[in-house]
Amino acid sequence: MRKPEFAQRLGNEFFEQDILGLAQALLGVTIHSTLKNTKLAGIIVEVEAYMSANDAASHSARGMTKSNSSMFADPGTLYVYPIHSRHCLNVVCEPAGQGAAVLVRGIEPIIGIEQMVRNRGLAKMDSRSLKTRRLLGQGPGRLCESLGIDRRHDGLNLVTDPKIGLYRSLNLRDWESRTSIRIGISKAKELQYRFFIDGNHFVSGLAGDHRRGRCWSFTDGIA
DNA sequence: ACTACGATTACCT
DNA sequence: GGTAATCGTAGTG
Repeated sequence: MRKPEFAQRLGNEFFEQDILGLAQALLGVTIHSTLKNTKLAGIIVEVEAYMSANDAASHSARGMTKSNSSMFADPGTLYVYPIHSRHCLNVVCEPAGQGAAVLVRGIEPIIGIEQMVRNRGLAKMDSRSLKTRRLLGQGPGRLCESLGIDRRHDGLNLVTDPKIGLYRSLNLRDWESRTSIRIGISKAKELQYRFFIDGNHFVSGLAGDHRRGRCWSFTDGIA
């Protein structure tokens, strides 16, 4: 397999699809950020959809507030929300203006791993080990910290912002996606709005762990 | 001003 | 497997 490349930036048309379609389309997409003057990138491997209506678990379920307003902004807006002293990043999508967004829960780190290690305070660990790399990309709070994303970046436009955006990934190996209920919520538990790349090392939660021993990375076999 | 509550994580057995 | 830490929000008085 050739080394992954990330040339084509995703434009407005990508974000203007319905939320469940966008959630699945985000799998395998590369997120780039240069928020601290260092290029960082990772491949999205796990997401969850949060609806604009009929979804009690969504931050938009009880309408717009001071802190969730960017969730009601245009498709392609970045929504960053603080929870348990961490941050989670979401991609706003259709239906526009109604509070639909996709939470990114796992990325496979690709570029800038040394900086990600510093961002997470893991400098004394071996940055090449799988264990360390999983601590960078596995989980919504961890990946935000690795990418240097926090509340200051809430509301940025992923289509036009010069420092952060989404790119089509080239030369990725084939994979299969799977669906499950969402993780860590107490309401609307039954909805199957979690999507992940089957068997990827950087998927969080039980459905990823149960494949222990048979997991793989996009960069397997690449120096 | 006070309280309850997480779209989490680290660390424990 | 389980649980404590932790703090910004939002609801209430």
